[in-house]
Amino acid sequence: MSRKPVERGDLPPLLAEVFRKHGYEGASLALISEATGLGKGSLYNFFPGGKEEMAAAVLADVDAWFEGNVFAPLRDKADAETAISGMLDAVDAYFRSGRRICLVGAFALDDARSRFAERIRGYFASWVDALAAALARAGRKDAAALAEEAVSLIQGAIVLSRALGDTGTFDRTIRGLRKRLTARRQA
Amino acid sequence: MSRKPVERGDLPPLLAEVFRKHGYEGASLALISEATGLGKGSLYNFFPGGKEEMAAAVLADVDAWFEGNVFAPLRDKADAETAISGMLDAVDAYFRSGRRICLVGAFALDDARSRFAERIRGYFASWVDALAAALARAGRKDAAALAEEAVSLIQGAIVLSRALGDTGTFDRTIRGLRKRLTARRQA
DNA sequence: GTCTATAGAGTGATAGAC
DNA sequence: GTCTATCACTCTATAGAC
Repeated sequence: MSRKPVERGDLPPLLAEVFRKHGYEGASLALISEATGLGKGSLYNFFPGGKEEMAAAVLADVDAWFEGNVFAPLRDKADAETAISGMLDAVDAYFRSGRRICLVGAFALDDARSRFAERIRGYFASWVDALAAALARAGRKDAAALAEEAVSLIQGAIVLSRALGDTGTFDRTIRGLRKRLTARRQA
Repeated sequence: MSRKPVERGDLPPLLAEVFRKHGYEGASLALISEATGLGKGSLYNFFPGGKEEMAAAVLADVDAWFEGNVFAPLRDKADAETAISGMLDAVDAYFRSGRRICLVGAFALDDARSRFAERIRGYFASWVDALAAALARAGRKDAAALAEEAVSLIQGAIVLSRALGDTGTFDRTIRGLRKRLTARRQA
């Protein structure tokens, strides 16, 4: 029986949705079990460290996605302008106009922060630094400050979009950033 | 005994700290009892609706503070420039350079949002509208968009400051906003 | 007596760990 | 599935104010 080849690697995206929806504390093993279709026994086989290890795996998975799809292109692409524009496309698709929250940002406000402080710090530091590098390549003088502001603005737009129940806020933010970050000339 | 005249009105600030620190789910009655020095009996006398009513009272308290100290001045002060500058002073003091989170913003990302959606929406709508009104009085053409962006930026700066463990991010954001929102001339 | 406030034992349900 | 701890919450008992 049971020829459903579930692997540990398949789980983080499913777990992520549970943590996004209910937060770290609110994500009970019962909900996780339901979302994954796995019994508690199986979950503890995959993640002996329990809930904390599950959340850590999710954060690592999210971090890896951003590293591959956002941070690395920002750092490495020859054409800085298209790299920045590509970041905005990826971010817009990933956060679905603010309907999907940033798990790392939510954990930063939560007391889950105490458990995962270094991962959370690393994620945002990589993002700001990668964007600053691209902006610098594009010839912006205020690259570091502008990068910090852009990442703040994206995080804040997720908060505001959800609070207002209006995806327009997020969409306007992305459009505004596209203009400001890829402006040809600038002080 | 027990001549400690505790009133219901004294509790929201104490409760707020517990919810800020642990989130809605993580704020257990045991923690709340410890933080307030009150037994469960007293807590349920003050808040028959239990934890949900406690959180609602906290949100109402926060909302009232912002209404009095931030939103109303933005709407009513004759001098729009000093009203905006006053908002930034109040926000900077309230959030303590990002060391203190915005409970309403945190709840917006949490699943506490489903319970308090209208209060959360109202808070941010009031903030954006009041700031837009002040910016319009100051003669800004893009008042609504600028207000939305400013509030997003403040929320995002709280996330980023905490994530990076660096109050500098929040401080730079406030300084940048002071410049941008009170610029004499502008398109 | 009534009312409000207190502390805390006790409830069933459910948590995460194993 | 089984474990214990803890959850939100109820309830009893008690106190002083009026």
